[in-house]
Amino acid sequence: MTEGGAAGGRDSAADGNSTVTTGAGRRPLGRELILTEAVRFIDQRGQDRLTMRRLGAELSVEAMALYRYVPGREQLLDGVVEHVMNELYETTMTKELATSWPEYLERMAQGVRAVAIGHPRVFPLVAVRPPAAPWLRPPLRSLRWVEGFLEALAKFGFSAQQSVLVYRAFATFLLGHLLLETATLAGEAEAPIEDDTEVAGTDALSAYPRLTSLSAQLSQDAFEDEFDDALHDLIKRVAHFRS
Amino acid sequence: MTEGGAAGGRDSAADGNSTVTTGAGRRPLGRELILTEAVRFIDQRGQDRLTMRRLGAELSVEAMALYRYVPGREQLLDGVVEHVMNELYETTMTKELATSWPEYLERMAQGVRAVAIGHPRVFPLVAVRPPAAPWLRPPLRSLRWVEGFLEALAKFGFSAQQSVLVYRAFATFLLGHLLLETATLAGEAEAPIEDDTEVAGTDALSAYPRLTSLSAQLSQDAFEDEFDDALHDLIKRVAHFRS
DNA sequence: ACCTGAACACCGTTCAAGT
DNA sequence: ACCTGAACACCGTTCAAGT
Repeated sequence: MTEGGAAGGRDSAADGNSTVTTGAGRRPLGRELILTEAVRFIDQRGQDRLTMRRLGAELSVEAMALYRYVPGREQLLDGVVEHVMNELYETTMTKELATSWPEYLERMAQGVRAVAIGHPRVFPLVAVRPPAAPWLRPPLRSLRWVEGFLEALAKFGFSAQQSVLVYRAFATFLLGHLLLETATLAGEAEAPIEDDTEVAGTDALSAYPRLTSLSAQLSQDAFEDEFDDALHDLIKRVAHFRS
Repeated sequence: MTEGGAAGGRDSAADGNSTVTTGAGRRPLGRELILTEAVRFIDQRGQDRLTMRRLGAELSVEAMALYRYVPGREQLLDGVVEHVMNELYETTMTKELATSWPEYLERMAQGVRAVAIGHPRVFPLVAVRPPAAPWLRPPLRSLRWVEGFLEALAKFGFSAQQSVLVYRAFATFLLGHLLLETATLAGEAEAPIEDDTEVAGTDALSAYPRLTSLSAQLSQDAFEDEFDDALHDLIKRVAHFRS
């Protein structure tokens, strides 16, 4: 239960949420602070351990205090998703503009991947929480972001229909690749391998000769290469859409 | 709280766990029965509403009775995943054998899709629960099944390395497509649209002109066509692996 | 052998009350 | 204005006790 210790940190009050520590070592509560802490909590300990009571404790506050800023646990999780995906908006969209659509698509795909890898235990939430509208496709689930995406494609000469196809294809692509990659990353974080659970080490595989002989190749991950290869194939497919 | 009513069912006492219905109209508890009921429960009411106590009630038993057959809630959910994916094994693998690898891959992909669509609210569990081994990739997460998959590909002349690539590419493909499709299906099941939640109807879109003008095309789903198209492209890509 | 009652430690959430 | 205490209805899980 270590807390902060000597506070006294001095941060430039440039943007909104930089409201220095109070004397008691507790920053002024607020939606932003709560979401930031929730993301950190999930990054470290996983979603299922995130509890209103524990999150409150992390902020030196009773759980009930959180309800002034967040309607409930479900909306908290939605907020976490939104909060994390905002990194993408700041990163990808703020940079200097891409000069071709393949470059644009490449960059945004890599941007989403960077966010996912940065928060492997949050990404399943991004993937699985019901989006604000039924036609939004995780992980590309922010209205603002999708609007920007369609705008960019239009600028590069895509028709409306084509843009929708590209949006869908990219969402599907990113979801599949990144959910698998982040699952592996999140798994590595713990796995202090237990005893009688079915961990399926090389021992339990005896009944499956091919798995046994391939376990080496199956184990070595190549997510980055797979992602890059599949991404380039997808971009080729998109080029095909345009004809 | 309706129960069974007049029981009197007569079942052949062929295998081990068939200890005939008690007079009270309650089938003999057991892992199989519990899992079947759990799947049905999730299909109807969703995973978050599944509770040991409620599942017990559904089986006319106190929650504690379940612990004799299932170690706990987590393992129950793993059991549900396994149980559902077994449908695939029975369906796809039991049929007459495919005569070419493209046919085989096509069939198995369609088989997985059929299972996913049959249990849209279970599929997220299939996608997201940590698999038995870290190199298993949901939704293709059964050791037995993957062994069969590799065996089939070997039969069609794929090398070990190639087979691993195909396994990974298919898992990624299926995960992305089917998670998005089942999310939509599961969403349709409820959505008795609420009032002040962010449902993002055509109204809330006013700030996003492109989304507004495309809402029609975005809303009409084309999951089947997308799936089939992408599947065939994937099969082409696989053909490329073989060179 | 199989199920239940009672109990424990924990949840999310509400609301009157404190400061 | 902002937080807390106490309370409510619910969890998962354990274990001694019933039949």
